[in-house]
Formats: sequence, C-alpha cells, structure tokens
Amino acid sequence: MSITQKISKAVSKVLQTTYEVSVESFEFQETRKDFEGDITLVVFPLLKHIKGNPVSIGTQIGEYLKEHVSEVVGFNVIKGFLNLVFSDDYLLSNFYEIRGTRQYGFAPQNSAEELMVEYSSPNTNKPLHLGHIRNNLLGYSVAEILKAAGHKVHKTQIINDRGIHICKSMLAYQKFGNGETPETTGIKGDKLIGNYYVKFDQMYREEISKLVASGMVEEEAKKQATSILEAQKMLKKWEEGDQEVWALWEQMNSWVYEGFDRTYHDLGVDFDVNYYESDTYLLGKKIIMDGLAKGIFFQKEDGSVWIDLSEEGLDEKILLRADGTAVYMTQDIGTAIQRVNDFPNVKGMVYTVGNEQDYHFKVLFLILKKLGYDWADNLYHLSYGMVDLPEGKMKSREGTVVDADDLMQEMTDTAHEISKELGKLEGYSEAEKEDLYKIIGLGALKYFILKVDPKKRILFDPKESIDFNGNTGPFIQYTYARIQSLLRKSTFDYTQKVQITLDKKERNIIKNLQTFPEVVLRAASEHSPALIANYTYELVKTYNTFYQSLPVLAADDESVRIFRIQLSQKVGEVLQRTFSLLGIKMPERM
RNA sequence: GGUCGCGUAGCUCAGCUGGAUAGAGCAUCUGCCUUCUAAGCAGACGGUCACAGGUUCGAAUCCUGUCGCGAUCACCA
Repeated sequence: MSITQKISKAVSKVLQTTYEVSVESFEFQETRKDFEGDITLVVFPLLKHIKGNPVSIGTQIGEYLKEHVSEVVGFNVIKGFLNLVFSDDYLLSNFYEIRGTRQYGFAPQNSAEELMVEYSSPNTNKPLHLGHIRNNLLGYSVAEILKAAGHKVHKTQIINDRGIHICKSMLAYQKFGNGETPETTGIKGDKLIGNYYVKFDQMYREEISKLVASGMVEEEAKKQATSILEAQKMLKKWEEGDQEVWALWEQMNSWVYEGFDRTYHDLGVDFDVNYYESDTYLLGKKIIMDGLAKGIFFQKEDGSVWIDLSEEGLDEKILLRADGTAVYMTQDIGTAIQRVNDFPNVKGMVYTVGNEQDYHFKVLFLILKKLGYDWADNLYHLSYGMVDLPEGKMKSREGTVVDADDLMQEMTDTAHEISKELGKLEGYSEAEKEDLYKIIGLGALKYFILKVDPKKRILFDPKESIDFNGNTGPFIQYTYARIQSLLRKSTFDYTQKVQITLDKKERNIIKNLQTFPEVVLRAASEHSPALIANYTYELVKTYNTFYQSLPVLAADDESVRIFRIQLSQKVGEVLQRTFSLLGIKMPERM
C-alpha cells in the first residue's frame, strides 16, 4: 500500500468518526519548498462534504494522522493546506528500496503493448538538415521512453525514394556527373546527390528565364522547360521499370543511404526496420481499390477516387488520381498496412512529423479507422513545431538551411574551444578529448532541442544556443562527471545501510528520486521528452544545492559519509538513465 | 474566410488531471575557489500570465469571444 493510500484510509476514518461523512478520495500534492512538510493534503475539496473552517478541520486530521500513522511525525496547517512531515525512518527505508531496485524507473519490458515509432522520413535527394535533427531526436527519444515504460517498440522510417524530385537529381547527374562518385570526389553521398539537385534547379530556372525573355508567360515556361519535361519522362520510365533508369536510381540511392547512415550514426539514432515508398505505394493503391469496392470510397466521373469526410467535419479528400497514380495519402495508407502485415502484434504507431501535416494525419487516421483496422484507434501523430533561424524560415533554395552534419561539427568545435579555455583536460589523450567534445557538443544540441515542448516552435540561433550554464545538457553532464569523481575517490565500502538523521536537502533529493518512475510513465503517455528533460534539471538543481553546502567525503560522521555517497551514486544513476532516454551520453570526467 | 496550434520576466523556457506569495536559466548587480571538479553555489533586480467576460471556495491552467503570430485548407510530398 502506498503512503497516500494509507493516509487516505486514516483520513476517511477520522472524518467518519468525527463528522459522520464518508469520503474516499483526497487530493494530495507535493509540499511547496518554502513550507515545512513532505506531502500536502488539500482540505478545500472536503468542504463540499463538511461545513466548517478548513484550518480546524485540517488540524483535526493532522493530529489524528500524527498519532495513528507511524510515517507521519509532524504537521502544520496553512489556510486550507495540511502539510505532513514524514519520519526519517520512512524516507530512509524508501531510499533503500529505490537504491536496491535494478533498472529503477524502468518498467519490465514484456507486459505492455507492441508499438511502432516512425521518425526521420528523409527524401533521398537532399542531405538531412536542422529540421530532421529535431525530428530524429524527438522520435528516437519517444521510442526510448516508451520502451522504458514497458512497451515493445520497433523504430522505423519511411524513405521517400520515389517521385519527380528524385528524378531531378538523377537527370542533373546524367548531364553533368561525368561518372563522379563519393569515392572519386571525397564528398559524402547524400551531399553529392544534393549538389545535383541544386544543379537541376539552376538549370531549370535558367531555362525558364530564357523562355520568359523570348516572350512566354512564366506559368507556361515552368511547364515547357526542357529539363522538367525530361524529368517527367524519366519518372515515367522509372515507373515502367526501365533498366537503365533503375540502375542509376539504385546506384544513387546507395550513395545517399551511406551518407544518411553516417549522419544517423553521428547523431546517435538508429532504426530497427526501414520502409521505402517505392515498396509500399502499390499496396496503397490496392487498398484504395478494395475500399472502393466496399463502398467506403467513391469515384468521380473522371475516374479519381475520393473519400467523403464531411460527416466528421472535414471535407472530401482525393486518394487516387484520375490516371490511377498514387498521391501522398495513398502510399501512407499502404505503408501503415504493410507494417501491421509485417508485425502482426503491433497495436499502435507513433508518427513523428512536423505540425504542417496535422491535417494530413487527422485524415489518414480517420481513413484507416473507416477501413476497419482495430489498431487505427491507437495512432498518434507526434507533431512538432518548426525550427526557425533568427533570419527567418529555412529555405533550401536560399541556402539558409542548416546542414545536420555541419551543425553537429560546429557544436563539437564549440565544446572544444570552451574546454580548451577552461583547461580542464590535462592528461587526456587526443582521442579521449575528441570523444568528450562530441559528447558535450551533441549533449548541448540534443538537450536544447528536447527540453522544449514538442508542439512549440523553436528559435534556433546556432551561435547563442550553445550555453554551458543553466538548464543545458553540459550542465547536467558536468554534475554527473562530478559524481563519478566522488565515487572514484570514495575508496571505502559504502554498500551497507545506515541510520541517520536526514538533512532537509537530503530529504528533498529522496523525494525527487521517488517521482522518477511516475515521470517516465507520464512522459510515455504524453510522448514528451521535455518532461524527462525538465525532471532531470530539477533533480540536478536539488542535488547541487546539497552538494555545494554539505560535505560528502569530508562528512564528520561515517554513517553520514556513507549515506551521502549512496545518495550521490543513485542520483548519478538516475541522471544516466534520464539522459539515455534522451539519447545523450554521459562523460565519466569533464 | 474555415480549421488547428501558440501567446507567461528584456531574452530562452517550466508550470502535471484548477490550489498556497507565479518558477528556472541567460542578461544586469552583490558575495563565495585553503572542502570532494567555480562548466559551480548563495543573494538582489525583474510579471496586468496577450485582452475581455464566464464557470467556483479558488483560474496562467477549464469555457466563450477579441487581438497578435504561425501552420493548413493542392490530382505536391
């Protein structure tokens, strides 16, 4: 029985005997830091059942609890708030229970649901950028949090490897490539392809302006430019399975995937299974035709297939073009169903996609529901806000996109510079230093992005965002490194249980540690890494307050020394856990 | 115009299913390296929680409306 249940029982007893009313549920909250106490019973809601002065009711309850509940050793009443003080014994036994719990805060990994989490979802014609970074970090972190909450999770991505945009890169490569490869040029595969995509765009725009100069209307010129016509022709050839086009397509894809793999590796994310649009769009078409036969969809005169969602407050949505080709929605339906075919036990999916697609996913989920899939009730669009730069929106054409690889390098370099200034890393090998810079730089980047509520947009200033103070990754990493240093230096045996009088600061840490499992569960149900991040920061602050003012290794009493080391160790362990949920590494020293 | 999201300190953000005097960091100012890592700690300054109503013992939080910002409403993905 939990402590709140125990107290609730006692309170309902005292109410019954003195007021002859039965109340079963009570409102508890953590006691505010500026008041004395560990848990607070809010008296106000009781006034519905009992008429009277909240202070005197609170006092009566408090006196009864102090006498009859062994864990409660004191209380005070302020306005309608009954603050209860727990005994040291109770808190200590609680701490030792936490301490002895393996994988504290993590639920066993077999009980709950099997889920799929999608993130990243790149196009194969361009390298990953800052927006992908937020996407990947969010998706990866949510997957890890769901695992920690006990679910079985498959991490996946959908690779948009099909369509006119891919053909544009291919066409430009055919024209200007001269057989260049990542090996011959030394350029990362995805960057190489991205360069040809840019080249296509240059060529295309030149053609348009020539046509316009010769008297054509711009709208018309966009359609008549030879390069776009060629690209369209190539797409058609691709769909027909033309050998030459497919060979080139496969060759260029392999370069891009190599590049992506390196970025994912550097970023510290991974996937269990990949899906390719080129594989799933045909299934999507088939599902649409089946649905049409069942009368879920309808066909217009021109042959295009639609769904009418006006009853649900939405409008009509196209699912298949008049010429029978797939649209975005078609392939998303196909992909979802393909996934459940492949993993029949999957009970739900999380889609990490930017909030500009809120409407799309609303419709997608509704369609899947109408098609009668039971898992359609358990789909979640992890929608997140854009990442803006101080200069405004990111635009690939204007070159204001922040490249993912460049940004990670920049963060690492900054960590390098600052560490150098502080001169803390004497006696380290170059390799160790490089490793540490990466841990810190990436930690800063990841924490900065993940601590913000996903649905809010982020204003990202590459220069000023890297702050090593306050609510930042490096600050938490630093605390962890300090704890590791303590543990290294405490050569005595600190495994035994001790009995001591708790300091207020120590009590706060214990209470903070206690809430960790709840935070994990809440973060999982809300799909919110920000909750984990902010919990971690709170814990670090509480710990630092303790650390700075109370000696650990130099404590006078041996029991106190042992206890404080134990406390530090557990805090370190929890920090390591929370950061692993955010995909951030912890340094042993820094 | 319809729909959705956001609006909290100069800046960046917390604030859980309504609860106590609104919480951090940055910036500014003041202290603290002869204790285990000062990438730190303690303190000061800073708020009409966009605005107006409503719900109630109680609202930053829930409801309605207004304003501002953004997204979306494609046979693009």
